[in-house]
Amino acid sequence: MNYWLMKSEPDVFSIDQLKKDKTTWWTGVRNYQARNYMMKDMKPGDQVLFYHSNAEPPGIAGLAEITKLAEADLEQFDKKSQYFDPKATKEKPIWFCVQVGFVKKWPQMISLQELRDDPSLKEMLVLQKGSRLSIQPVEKKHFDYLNKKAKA
DNA sequence: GCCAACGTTGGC
DNA sequence: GCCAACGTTGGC
Repeated sequence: MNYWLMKSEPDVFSIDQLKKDKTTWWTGVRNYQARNYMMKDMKPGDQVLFYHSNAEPPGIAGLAEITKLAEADLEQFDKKSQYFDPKATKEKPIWFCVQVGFVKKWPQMISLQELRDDPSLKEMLVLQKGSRLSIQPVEKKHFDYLNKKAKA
């Protein structure tokens, strides 16, 4: 099983929305590295830290999990979508997305500042300078540690 | 709103 | 294949 961090702007799609919807297709990723993680590495059952970016404050809001393997992101075919890609065809889709399911919202989010202040998390990718990738692998030890920290 | 960091595009 | 110009991300 693998562990991930997935960023979402709460104004666009928050953990509360995921709780309401139960599952969502993670559409709109238009970065090859993030796409490749979804296509090649994410498997149902993988655990996800749900990160609120561009938020006040930014931080990890709770847990989600992968519920379905990647499929073509339908928005790439939709001329009206901001994620439309004229180079994509149904025969040869370019962009893929996994389905993500709600697991739990933490009683209190762990803010970016708290992550930075914790020496045992300093290797996490999300804390590295200039780390903009919206989907990142997370080490099990960091995932487990954060889970414990969230309940403390 | 600013801007550093990074990714993508396109001319050559 | 290089790299300048441009666009985006996301914290502050």
